[in-house]
Amino acid sequence: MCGRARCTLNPQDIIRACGFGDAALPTLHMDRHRPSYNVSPGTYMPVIRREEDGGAILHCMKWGLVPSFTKKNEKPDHFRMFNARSESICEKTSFRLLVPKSRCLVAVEGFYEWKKVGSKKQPYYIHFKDDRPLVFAALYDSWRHSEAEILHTFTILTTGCSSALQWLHDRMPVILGNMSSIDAWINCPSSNLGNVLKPYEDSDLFWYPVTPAMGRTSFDGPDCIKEIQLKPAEPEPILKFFTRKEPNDEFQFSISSDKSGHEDIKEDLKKPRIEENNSLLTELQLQDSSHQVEAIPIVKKETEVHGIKSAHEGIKEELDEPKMKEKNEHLTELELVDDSDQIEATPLAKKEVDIHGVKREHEQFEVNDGLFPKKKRMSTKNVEDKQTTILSYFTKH
DNA sequence: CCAGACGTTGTT
DNA sequence: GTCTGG
DNA sequence: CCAGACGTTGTT
DNA sequence: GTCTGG
Repeated sequence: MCGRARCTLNPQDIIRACGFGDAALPTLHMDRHRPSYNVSPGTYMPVIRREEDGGAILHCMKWGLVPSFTKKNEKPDHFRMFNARSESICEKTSFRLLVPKSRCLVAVEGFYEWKKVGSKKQPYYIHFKDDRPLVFAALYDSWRHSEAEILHTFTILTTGCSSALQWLHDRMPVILGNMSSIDAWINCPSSNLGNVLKPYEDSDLFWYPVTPAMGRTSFDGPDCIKEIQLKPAEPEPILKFFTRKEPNDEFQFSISSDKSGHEDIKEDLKKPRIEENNSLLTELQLQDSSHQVEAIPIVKKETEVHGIKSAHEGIKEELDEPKMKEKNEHLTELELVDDSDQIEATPLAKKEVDIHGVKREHEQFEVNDGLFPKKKRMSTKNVEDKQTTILSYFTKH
C-alpha cells in the first residue's frame, strides 16, 4: 500500500527521474506544488502524463482519484481511491477506462509504511539505497464539477509486496525501477502489464523506522525521515536469531533463516549504509513475521563485541531523539534500558522549514527534556539463557 | 426499463 | 460513464 | 494512510 | 468501534 510519501523533489528532478533527461517539459498548475516530507492523499503532487498530441507534460494534480462520473454536488473523497490494485484495474469500473489512455508517473524520494506492533503503529521510511527517486505507476482522471472547474486527480497502483518487505506489509506501490518499465507504462498502452505491474524485488530498496509523530499530516520537515532507534521485540522462548561478531568488528547484528531476509542481511553487511547521522545500520528480519522483530537497528561505532551500545549511551542518544516511544530491552552484557515508561514529547512547536527556497511553517516536535527513560537491570542469567538458545540454534544448522 | 454502484486497506 | 441487479 | 473526536445543558 | 478531517 502507499498512503504517505516524501516529495521534496523539484520539477527538473522529477522530469529526470521519469526518464526525460533535462528536457524542458511543458507544465500545468505547478504553482500548486508544495514540496513536502509528508504528503498524503488530498494534496497536490506533480505527475508526468502524455497529452493528446503525445507530448509529455508535468502536471500537478491531487492525489486521490475522483472519477469523472462523480456527482456534481458530491464532495470529492480523495481517500477512497488513493490506491488502485494493479491486479484488478482492468475490471474495476473506476479504473478500467483509464488504463489505455490515462496513465501517469509519480516521482517521490520515498514513502512510508506503518507496521502494527501490538496496539501501536511504527512508521518506516522506504527509499532507494542511492537516494534516486522512486517512480510509481499511476492513473489519473478529470472531474468536471462545475462549468469552469476541472479537478485532476490520480491514484497510485499497488501490487503484492516484495519478499524483502513482506514482514512489513503485504502490499506495496508499483515501482518502475528502470527505464524500460517506465517506458512501457507511459508510452506503451498495449504492452503486457504483467511485466511492469509487479513487486519491486531488487535489493536496493532500504528502510528504517522514523518518528511516529509523522503520522500527523501537519508534521512536516526533515524530521519525518530521520531514523530512530527501535527496541528489539520481546524475545520468544525459542529465538530464531543469533548474534555474531563480524571479522572486521564493524557491527553486530542478528540474522534470520528466512531466505529473503537472509539475502538482505548479507547485502547490508557487505555494504552497510551510512545514514545522515553517521551511524551504520543493518536491517534485520525474522522468518516468522509474528515475532515482530521488524528491525534491530544497531549503532555501529567503537562499540564492542556482543556489543550493543551501553545503556548510558543509549539514553544519551535518546535524549537527542524527538518524541518516540520505545521499549528497551536491548540485550547487553551488563544492563538494559527498560521500557515500561516511554518517552512522550509534545509536538506543538512550530518551525519554519525551507524546501527549495520555499519557506513554510509547520508543526515540529520538541526535543525530549531528558526525564525519561528509566533504566533497569537485567539478570545475567537471562542473558546467558538467550545465548544458550542462540548457540544451540546455530550448532544445529 | 430504472436504480445503484463504482475503492483500498487492514482486521476480524 | 458504464456495468450489474432487479 | 493516520489522528482525533465521539455530548448535552445551561450559563456567560 | 466508527466516523470525520487532513
